[in-house]
Amino acid sequence: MVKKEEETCIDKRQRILEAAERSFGLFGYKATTMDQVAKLAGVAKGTIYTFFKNKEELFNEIIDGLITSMRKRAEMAIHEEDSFFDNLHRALYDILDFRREHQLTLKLSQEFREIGTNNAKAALERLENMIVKFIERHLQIAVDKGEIVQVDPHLTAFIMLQLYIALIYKWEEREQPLSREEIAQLFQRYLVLGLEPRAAG
Amino acid sequence: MVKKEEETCIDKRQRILEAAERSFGLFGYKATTMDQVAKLAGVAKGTIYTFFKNKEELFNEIIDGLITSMRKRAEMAIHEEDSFFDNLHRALYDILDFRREHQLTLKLSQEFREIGTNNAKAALERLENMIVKFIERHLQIAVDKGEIVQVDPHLTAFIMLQLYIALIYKWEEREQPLSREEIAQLFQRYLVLGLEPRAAG
DNA sequence: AAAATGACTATATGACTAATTCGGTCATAA
DNA sequence: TTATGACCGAATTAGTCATATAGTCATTTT
Repeated sequence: MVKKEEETCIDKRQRILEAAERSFGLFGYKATTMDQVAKLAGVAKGTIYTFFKNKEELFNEIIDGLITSMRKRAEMAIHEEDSFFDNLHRALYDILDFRREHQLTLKLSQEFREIGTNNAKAALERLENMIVKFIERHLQIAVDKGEIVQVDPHLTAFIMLQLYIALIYKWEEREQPLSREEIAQLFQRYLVLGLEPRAAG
Repeated sequence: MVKKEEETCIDKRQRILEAAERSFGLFGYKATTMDQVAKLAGVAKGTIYTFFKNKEELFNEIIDGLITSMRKRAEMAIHEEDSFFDNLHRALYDILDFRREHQLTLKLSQEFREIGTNNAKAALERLENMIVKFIERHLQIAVDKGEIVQVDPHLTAFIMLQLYIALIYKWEEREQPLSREEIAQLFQRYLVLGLEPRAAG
């Protein structure tokens, strides 16, 4: 009996989260109403407030989940036996490509661009921070292993993310999109080998 | 007599351009009124329309001038005797640093960010295009000379500009700004030498 | 008794309208 | 011939007010 009630309770919380995620993804942060979420989740509005302090915390919990799942996704792209650069390319491309088609993330980008919603901005920044931290961690490992030269991990991670964002998102605003392989080659060309000719061999 | 009239005429045109540039710089494109420009230039509003077809063309001519002067500025940073990378760093840093403190450019960035004015966006894009073209030209020369490896000049120019924008503008949104020398070293480290260790010597 | 509900409230939003401002014109003045 | 500024329709803004929204809480349901 107690168990059944708990399950119902957790299930309800989950249904609210799912309804909210769908609604935030469809309409953005601002245009999502608590009435809407309640209706979608099949609960009364007041019920939402027994699980979440307010709209903002409901939203933040959804972003927490998104960040966690994206980090997992990125970590899964790391294969012990591969080189740092192969791993990093796979992880970065995966995560950014996923992001490109992820409804909630897309909607939040649009919302921030068009009406500057602060909560949307903050969520996107948290996502970016997670990615930078992720790169940073793996950079540090690679530096320690001597796979790459000594660099500031934080700054370098920031640069790498900017480079990927430029190659994946910015470039295709005006030109033909680059394929996964092309981006890997460019990453290799620019950041790994450098533009100055190397001695042969 | 004829000469005097011509001079007055050219001077008037110039005064209008200067007044407009000041006003666009102070208030942005949208908030600048033709009445305001006329008053600042000390002419009647109708007079502006004897020199410029409309507000948009007046604005575009100012941007033409800005682009030309920035290109000149960049070209002046190129010294025949220096290496490609020294030259490019000097030119890019100069032009972006100038841009950072240039009232009109700043105002247009702000205006586009805050209210999305299309003319402001277009002007900033023209500026960016000029910079990419500039880098592209000098990249091609460096490739021909064998100073750097064979790369697609357009894509590489785009990447270089993005890298500089990230290092100069984006980085300092959240961290301590980087000095001119630091940026030169980073440019060298990331793009010139690459992160993969090179054989000593 | 505990959990869920939805009517309720204070505030925020945005639709609507009136008034103003603006870009551009043109008859008139210099 | 060139310059002017009053003028015009279109666009923008300010002000108002009805509606919608986030969050609460007395009541109902389980």
